[in-house]
Amino acid sequence: MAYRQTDKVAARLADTRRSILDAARGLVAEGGFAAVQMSEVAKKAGVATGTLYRYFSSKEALCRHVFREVSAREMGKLAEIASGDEAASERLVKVLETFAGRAVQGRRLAYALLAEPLDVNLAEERSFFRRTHAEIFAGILEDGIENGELPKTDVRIAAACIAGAIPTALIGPLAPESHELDSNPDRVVAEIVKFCLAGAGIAAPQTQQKTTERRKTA
Amino acid sequence: MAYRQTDKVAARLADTRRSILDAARGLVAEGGFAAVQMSEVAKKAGVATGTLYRYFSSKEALCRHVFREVSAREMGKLAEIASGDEAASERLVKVLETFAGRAVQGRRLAYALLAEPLDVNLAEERSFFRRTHAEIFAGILEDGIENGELPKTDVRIAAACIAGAIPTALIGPLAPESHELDSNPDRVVAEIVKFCLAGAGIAAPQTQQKTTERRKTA
DNA sequence: ACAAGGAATGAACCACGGTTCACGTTCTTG
DNA sequence: CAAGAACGTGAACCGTGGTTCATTCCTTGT
Repeated sequence: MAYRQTDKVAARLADTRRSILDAARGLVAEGGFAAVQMSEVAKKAGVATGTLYRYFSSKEALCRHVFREVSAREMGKLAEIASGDEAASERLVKVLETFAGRAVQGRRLAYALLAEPLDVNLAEERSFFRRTHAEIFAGILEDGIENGELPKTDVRIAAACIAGAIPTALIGPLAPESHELDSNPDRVVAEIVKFCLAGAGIAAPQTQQKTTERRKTA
Repeated sequence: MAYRQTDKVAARLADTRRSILDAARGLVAEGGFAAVQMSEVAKKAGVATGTLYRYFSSKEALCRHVFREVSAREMGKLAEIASGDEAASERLVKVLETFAGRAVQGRRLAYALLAEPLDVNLAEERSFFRRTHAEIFAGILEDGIENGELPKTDVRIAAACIAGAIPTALIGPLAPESHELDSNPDRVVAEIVKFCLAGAGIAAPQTQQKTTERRKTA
């Protein structure tokens, strides 16, 4: 008999898989999921198109993997902050600033994850992603309400409002001009966060003024 | 010479055009723009597919017309309220309630207009639609700030937040269950509006709506 | 070195749905 | 009523891009 996969081969396969995922992620970051064409992925990864199908059963499967990888990282960061032991309002501020901040700085990717038109299969993936966000927000809000930091409200609804407001205000047609976001990201983020905090019942502290500075809230 | 279109014919043509638009609108209301297939439109309108192209140069053009017709009606209603002469905060409440209220009751259509994945051509149309919303909101906010009703804020950003929060909280994966929206639309709308008003700096009053109770927060 | 597979290849295939167009029908006018 | 023009028809066409598969290239164990 002959042939049993050896470690070296397994490693090479893993490498190829990685480079396929990387190639796909790159395309997503450049032009969203719409820009992912199997032939392009293959070219970028340095393999033939047929090879892609040895690693992923379909384009959809590949895209789903990419979506998960990227979104998991983002959710992880937020979840970590959310599980901290500061006061709820403190954690809320941090989570919102992180969420918004990362979205501005990686706008194209954020667009793909949050706003880009995509088909049902991936839309499911996105639903999960967004729901997780909302849950993170809702959890913090609940904490804050329980211990009296925040006024009573329907946390699911407030969380959904936040999860809608931030992306809309940062990416897509209602967002400020790109150069504004580039030259003044902190101000925009601060303003959006202020809106959300106020919506949730936290009065705005009056620190954030011109630029360059970031408040620490109360 | 021979033939010049007669009134009767013109009327028939107009009828056909109407029925095509209605058929397309119907499909959109049922399943979003994704469900619009030329062959289906033709069947529903009672004409042949080729006929569609005598009235609209392409599927895209047809969809654009449908989008405009529907969205124009919505924007009109909001614009009318916005141009009233009540106090800014009053108008804001009305506009938000109308916006949210209509979105809940025509959820499928609202989804198509506001949230459904659609391709670039229609996305442009949507951008216009949403931008107009935001401008309406922003205009009212500006009024309110000018005469001191509202605290100073970046109105464009606040408007974008509102324009993002409402649809997200009402339609799509973060919205309450459909039966909740059916059985209790007013409560949900009120809650969302409350969030947005608070975000804009209006403390929640305990005015409108019937259900049980409303908290007043601080 | 060689046989026995696994892995990689990329051109060909195919489904899908928008669009076209050659033809038949209906309308207008002389 | 005949001629000409517009209107209506729907089966065929076509571009796109994901997917397949016969073939070639490599790897493994004797």
